[in-house]
Amino acid sequence: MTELASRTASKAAAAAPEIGEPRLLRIQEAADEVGLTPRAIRHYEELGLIKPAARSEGAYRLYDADDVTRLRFIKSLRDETGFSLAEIGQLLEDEAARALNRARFREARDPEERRRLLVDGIERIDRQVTTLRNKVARIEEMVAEARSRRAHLVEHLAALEADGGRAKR
Amino acid sequence: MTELASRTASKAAAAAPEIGEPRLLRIQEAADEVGLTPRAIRHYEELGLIKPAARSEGAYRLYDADDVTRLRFIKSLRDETGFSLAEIGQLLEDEAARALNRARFREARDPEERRRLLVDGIERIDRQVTTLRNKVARIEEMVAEARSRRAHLVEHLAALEADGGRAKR
DNA sequence: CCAAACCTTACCGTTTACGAGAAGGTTAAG
DNA sequence: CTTAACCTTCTCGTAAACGGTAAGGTTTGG
Repeated sequence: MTELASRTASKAAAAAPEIGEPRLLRIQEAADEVGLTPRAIRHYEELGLIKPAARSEGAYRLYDADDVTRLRFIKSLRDETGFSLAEIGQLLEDEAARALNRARFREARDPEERRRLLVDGIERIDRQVTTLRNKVARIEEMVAEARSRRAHLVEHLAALEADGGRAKR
Repeated sequence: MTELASRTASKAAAAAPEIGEPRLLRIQEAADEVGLTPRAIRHYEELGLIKPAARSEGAYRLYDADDVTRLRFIKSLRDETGFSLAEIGQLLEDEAARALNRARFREARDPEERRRLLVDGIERIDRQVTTLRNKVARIEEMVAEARSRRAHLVEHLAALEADGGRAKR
């Protein structure tokens, strides 16, 4: 289900807890949520991979749902793909641009403009998919190689068993 | 350094260049061959990932075709999968055992013994494949996620174009 | 209002995966 | 037999990706 609900206005208004204002998480809560450490999250911030939606009065980092999604994305890329954080940053640039596009989209009145934004978003996602698929393809190559070695053994095995265990070589 | 007797016996006769004796490469040559640096190769040796088939009189490392294959495998795993060298070591343990199996297989006369060795080899390859496939599966999950986001946008786009560019929302 | 529980920045430490010499031995060509 | 071009082991350095801890501010339940 892809219900990235449109959010109320901008997300930087920190203070007054309005009705239905989604909870902002502090760093430890966000970390627990996605399975990272606060230190790692700060590190990603230093590298420019993420920035908290807000800061409290006393400068505590406060993360919203989008941030958590982003953090999860970063963790997935880090854990599963083996991309460096720098490469992840590249992938995330497209992500950031998409976020910007969403905001513009909501304000765009001109259908042509909206179309442009949608197409741009699709293209960015396509680039992400292509990057991931390339990685998959290369790993699949290795799998194929392994399977051919396996086939070779299976062949030997079949020959052996066809003999009913009575051959010498 | 005296542990690879079985290996050494078959391929480490360094001196007399017999007929058809395949060339042994020194470290820089091997490195060029697979796209690594000598330093990296030595590093892999320190970690126990590879060991040269032989050493020259003056202790130069000498690599044979199998070594080169192994190095290529290491490089692939490192570059494409993002596995740590430690994890690669695990995958390679199965590889090493397979090499040993091959040697034993050639000497085994008992069909039952040969069958056992073949089955063992197949199981090891299967484990490698499983490891790789798991990684692929996780990356595919990310692809699927991206595609669902994409589908969402395409949907919007379709709605927009169905309007003939005349709607507001 | 106070203390425990969080958080901040800052900086040093660690692991991984090598890169870059230094000091000296080995090979292959001439 | 030289000597340039490799190679050896050793040690130190480095970049990436955090971990840990110090010194000090912030939040919040009681």
